[in-house]
Amino acid sequence: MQVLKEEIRQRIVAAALDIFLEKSYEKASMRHIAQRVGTSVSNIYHYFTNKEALFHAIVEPIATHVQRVLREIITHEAQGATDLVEEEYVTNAIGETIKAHRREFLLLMDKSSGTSYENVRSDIISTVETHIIQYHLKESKEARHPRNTFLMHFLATNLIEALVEIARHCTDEKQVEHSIDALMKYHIGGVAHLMG
Amino acid sequence: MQVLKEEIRQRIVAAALDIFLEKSYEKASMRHIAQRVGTSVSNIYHYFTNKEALFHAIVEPIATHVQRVLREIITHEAQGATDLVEEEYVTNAIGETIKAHRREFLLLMDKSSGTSYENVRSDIISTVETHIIQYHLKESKEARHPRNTFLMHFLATNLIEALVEIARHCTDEKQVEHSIDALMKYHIGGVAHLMG
Amino acid sequence: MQVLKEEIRQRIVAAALDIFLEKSYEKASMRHIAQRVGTSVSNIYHYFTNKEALFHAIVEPIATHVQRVLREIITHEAQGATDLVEEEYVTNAIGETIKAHRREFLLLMDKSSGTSYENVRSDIISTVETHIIQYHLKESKEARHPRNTFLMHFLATNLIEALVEIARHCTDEKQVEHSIDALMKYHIGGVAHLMG
Amino acid sequence: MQVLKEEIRQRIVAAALDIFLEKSYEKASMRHIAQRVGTSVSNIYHYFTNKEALFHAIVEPIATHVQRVLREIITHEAQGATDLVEEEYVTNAIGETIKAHRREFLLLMDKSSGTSYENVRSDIISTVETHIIQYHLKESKEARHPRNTFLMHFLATNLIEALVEIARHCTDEKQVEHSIDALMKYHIGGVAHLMG
DNA sequence: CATGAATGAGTCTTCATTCAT
DNA sequence: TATGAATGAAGACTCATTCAT
Repeated sequence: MQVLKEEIRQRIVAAALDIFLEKSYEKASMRHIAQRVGTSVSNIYHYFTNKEALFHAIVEPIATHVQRVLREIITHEAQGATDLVEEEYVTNAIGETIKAHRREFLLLMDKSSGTSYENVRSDIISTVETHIIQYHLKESKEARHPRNTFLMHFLATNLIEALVEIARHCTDEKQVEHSIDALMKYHIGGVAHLMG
Repeated sequence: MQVLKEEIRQRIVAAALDIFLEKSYEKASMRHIAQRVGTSVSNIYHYFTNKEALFHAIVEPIATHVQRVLREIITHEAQGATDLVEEEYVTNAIGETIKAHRREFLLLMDKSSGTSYENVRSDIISTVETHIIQYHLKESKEARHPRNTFLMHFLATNLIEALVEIARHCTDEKQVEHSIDALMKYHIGGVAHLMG
Repeated sequence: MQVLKEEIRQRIVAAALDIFLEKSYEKASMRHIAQRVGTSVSNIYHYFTNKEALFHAIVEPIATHVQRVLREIITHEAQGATDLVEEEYVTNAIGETIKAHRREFLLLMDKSSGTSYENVRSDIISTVETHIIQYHLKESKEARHPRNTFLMHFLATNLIEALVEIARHCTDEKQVEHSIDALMKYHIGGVAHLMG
Repeated sequence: MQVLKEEIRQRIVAAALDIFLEKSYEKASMRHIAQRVGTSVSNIYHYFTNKEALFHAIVEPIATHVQRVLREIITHEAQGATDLVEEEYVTNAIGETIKAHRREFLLLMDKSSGTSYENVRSDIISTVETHIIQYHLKESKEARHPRNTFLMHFLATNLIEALVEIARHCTDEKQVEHSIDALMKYHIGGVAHLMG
């Protein structure tokens, strides 16, 4: 009945991904995950030291990637490359991640409350927000107005949540690409109409 | 120290609203709520049969209102009055709710997981989505294309999540109004650019 | 079936004292304690936030008292009152504690590993050790010799462990007094023969 | 990399001795021991049927030796050779054991709770106690007094715990010898002063 | 000989809920 | 009306031990 270590590990990871997505990190129980795998709870602890370690194993690669993209944005900004191209750059970079690891990305962005990753989404939003401000401050007097501070936050949130929504529902790559394109069109047109 | 039954009830409701918002329904504990009120847990059960009943008491009026708005939309549609005005109508109706019961609305839309209201948000999105499809199918060939089915869902989601975000952050009525206006401008401009 | 709060609390404390003494803090389980009381584990958590809090409730008064005695020793020393009288003073002070709270003292000194009190015994020994050194350094050249450093530690340990042993076995006050007297005689005679 | 069976066994024993001493029998985990050896837990079970069997393997020789010494004491007593020389004999016999197997002795006497050896210490104390009574009953009226029954127990305890303390702290043979000498002087002087 | 796989009982703790006063 | 007492199920996690390879 001996099974190869790696195979079981993969099965645990797969089951955990399923259940974390269904229930979110905190509401998912180790017991539930174990049942899905068809093993005992303690056996999971044979492979992962922690519930959090198990989560980490699933989400870490994507988180690292996303964080790298964030760092790159900041670098670009420091280099003065702050225009609409930038916005596309960010969105597309995340788009790549979604295409490659849709479910893990979704887990990271939407079901990670209670883990060390729980702030990743708002960090990303902040970064994008800062970027949008930087960009529009150059062009629009309106944007500088204090009553519009929130608008920037709101635009950034909208953009990121739209990406999460895309990750939630677009199961094939074509659809992801098409949706991101549409999102960008929508966003650009929206901003133009709003700021113009 | 004799307190009117109704007053206590109100205080429980108020405390529960606070804590449900802070922690979400499932993570909020009855003990915590009782402490905030300054009463015993069992006394809360004197006023509300359930944790869920307590949640219900807070959220029901707004849920009913929102659901009525939804039903009205469907009615309007059946009557053929489906154009952009409609979209404004929905958004403004919800805007009114936000202005009047911002926190309750937020609770209903964003922290109700684990309760019987947990699907309200996606129900609303679906309704708005259907509406958008109906509306644009009349005008745009592009919209009819099957690859754009998801776009409608995505536009609806964006609209609703933006409203939730407004409810989350706009603490005074002026700000709510201003933000909803901006949202509508952004949305209309976006749709125009996207569909045009 | 309603029982007065204080009575149950006392019964929990009593049972916990029993079982902590039988098994030591770490080996005692809440389940075991609950069984002894004849209640559920969760009911104990109604009265005490923690296993450690339960332990604390039992041991805190004695620990405070013992620690006060320790502080007094240090004060006396600073005042130059370092002679045999001092040693008697310490021992007797602890003797009083033993007479008043024999089992709690024993718990504190011998079964507290795993709690915040686990160093109390060695702290006391260190204090007494320092005192013994201070005292004998005045009189004996032999005591100053480096190879005897350990002897001072060993004498202090002996003294304190003897007190613990007394606490373990002497069930009535007379016996405690008589035993402490004997201990002091034994100790004084021993030190005289050793150092002389 | 083929290692002789016996060598591995020795390494397991050595690691277990380390860890049992650090944490005591019950708090030490097989996992921890295996890590120290650099092998798997199940491999330890290849060499030792039990956690207890492993403990046994470490402690048995010393326990046997100590128990033999105890039996000899009883024999001597039966032969009427009960005087102070006897006391020295016992102490020195144990002293030899300490010098030869300090850590094993310490494990047996101080960290064996939870094993079949957990009563060895108190057995030894009882034996020594009986011996002391026998010896002093011959000489001192005072000793015969019932209120002094406990004193004998207490003297025996002191003697043995002092030896354990010596085992705990004296890392080289010279120090052991010197400390045991001091202990005997202290003890003899103490008894003289107490009984005289 | 060696080891990864697997388990079941046990640890502390939290929580919604019911009951008797 | 109000509240302390009480509970059972569930949570994460640890550990000694067995089994098959």
